[in-house]
Amino acid sequence: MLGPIGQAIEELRGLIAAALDAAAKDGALPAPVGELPTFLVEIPADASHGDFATNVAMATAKAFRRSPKAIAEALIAHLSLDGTDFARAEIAGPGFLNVFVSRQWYANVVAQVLREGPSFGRTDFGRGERVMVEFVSANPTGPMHMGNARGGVLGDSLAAALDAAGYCVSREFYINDAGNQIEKFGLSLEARYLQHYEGEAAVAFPEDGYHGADIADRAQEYIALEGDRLRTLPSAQRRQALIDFALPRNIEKMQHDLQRYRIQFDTWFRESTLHQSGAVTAVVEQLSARGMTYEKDGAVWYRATAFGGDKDEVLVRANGFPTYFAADIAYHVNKFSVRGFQRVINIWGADHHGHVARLKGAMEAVGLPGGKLDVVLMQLVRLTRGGELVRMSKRTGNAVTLSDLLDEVPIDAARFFFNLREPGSPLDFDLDLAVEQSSQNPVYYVQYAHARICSILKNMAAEGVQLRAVTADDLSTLTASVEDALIRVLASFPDEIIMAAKHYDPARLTRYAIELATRFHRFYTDCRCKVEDESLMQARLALCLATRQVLRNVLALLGIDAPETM
RNA sequence: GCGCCAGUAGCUCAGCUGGAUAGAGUGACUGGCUACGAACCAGUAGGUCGGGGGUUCGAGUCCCUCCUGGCGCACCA
Repeated sequence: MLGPIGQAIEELRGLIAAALDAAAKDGALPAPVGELPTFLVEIPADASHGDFATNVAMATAKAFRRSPKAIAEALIAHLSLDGTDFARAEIAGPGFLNVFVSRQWYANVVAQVLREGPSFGRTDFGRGERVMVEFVSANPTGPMHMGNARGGVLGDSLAAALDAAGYCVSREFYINDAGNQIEKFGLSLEARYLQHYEGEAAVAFPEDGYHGADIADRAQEYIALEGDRLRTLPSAQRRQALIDFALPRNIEKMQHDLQRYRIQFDTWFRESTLHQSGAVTAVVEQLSARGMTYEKDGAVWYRATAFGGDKDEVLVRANGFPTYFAADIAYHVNKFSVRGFQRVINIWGADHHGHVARLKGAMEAVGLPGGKLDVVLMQLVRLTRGGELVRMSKRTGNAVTLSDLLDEVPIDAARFFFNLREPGSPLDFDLDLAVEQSSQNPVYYVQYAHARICSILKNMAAEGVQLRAVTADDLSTLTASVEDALIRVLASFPDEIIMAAKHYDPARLTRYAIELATRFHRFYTDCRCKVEDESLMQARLALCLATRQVLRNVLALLGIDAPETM
């Protein structure tokens, strides 16, 4: 099951293949030299070039040893469009075959949208394949930053697109609650705690510790509740007590902020469980058993170079503690083998790209399909205000947090802006524009289209116009070019979702929403709904309803509101 | 040095497995409300697609090379 566009393309491919056979049978085309090359059916940029176009004549010119034009003529003579929604075909340009759909096709699209409602756009493209999208996975030692904000929307919208495209999707947050950074977290908390009692000068702050104000805040919270009872304890116990206090609060804060950001994870997976269950040790042993490791300088090394890496990697340090990499292998083994995901998608910052090949290679090394692990690398975010780069929050003097951002910018705008660019492009986030409630702001442009439709329908109802079920005859009165253009955009929604899922690029859906709004605004300008012709009026109201439905569907995928009034 | 990503209009970016005259938004200029919401629409202007080779009916798209920018090459995560 594909969308109307995808279906039409498939059908047309079949019709053209049949025409090739028919032309070959009666000798209109010679036997091809060698295998016949594949051809494309696509949507021309220019609507005057038809609704669909194919390069079949050009692609096969060499094999048939005929001119593209001669081949196109032979094909058009053998192309049977009877009983289809295609009206006619013509030859154009260097040998393109341009195909035009019938009025019926356009009417069918509107009817299909109204019939399917909220589920219009959903397909079974993914065939229920179980996919995990792991994203955000922010370090729990501190607040989330702009990279997490972008990754959050990216992952959430990608997961939504995959779900709509027929995958069985699970959203996951990986909590790095083990290892070195937690050690540093403890040392930093401890320093702030002791500094409170002994003065900043008396207690050295660890050089590579976390300098953020949030660490001092947590220490103060602890002091307010529990006082100085940790002062006399051994350092290790003191650090553990502070970690046990602060970590859950940090995680809770992240969950709260993400919920506010309209992101709901199915699973919050703790790294520490992999260490406690022995899964990390087990995966190192498994690699060793396969001869993929060796010992050097007291550490256990993995032969990454045997799997495409440029150097070998340490799995277990000389001090006996496993590395992050070892835990990550165990984590991904868990995703595939323990929980049975058929495909795993990770959203990472581009600065982690060096880790991608290593991890894929490691999957192969343990006998899992590295090709089923996909990493979407996301470029960084630059905040600007008044044309100037914003590096630090004025309030805290630290990097701007997600929480700060959501205090300042509407959620709709934040989600829209962070999902406007494909992951691989750096993203400039203009704080002024995001806050601005004006025509400059594209999120309002889209929402305005929705509110406008609601307003039209309300006015018509107030004037006593009864919406009735439209017939194919009613819908065939929609003949204006702006109406056709709008319907074509409606029709492409399911295929747009598939593309977003296939290319891991949900920003396509944001741009789709803008395109749909544009087509609607043009339709609105050129075509009035309130007209004498009752059939035309009903058809245009049906088109409004269909547009509103698709706006709602796409905004729902993006996690953005569709307001009735603004 | 090696590797990954990027370079398209003044600015921010699209351009699907190579397709027809390279598109939007924004900024600039001009026009459109006694008509369902002007948070809208229409028009004008703006380009050596980083440079140079190559592949072919056809290259922004593929290959080679050079230039520029970002990032990575820890017993950190």
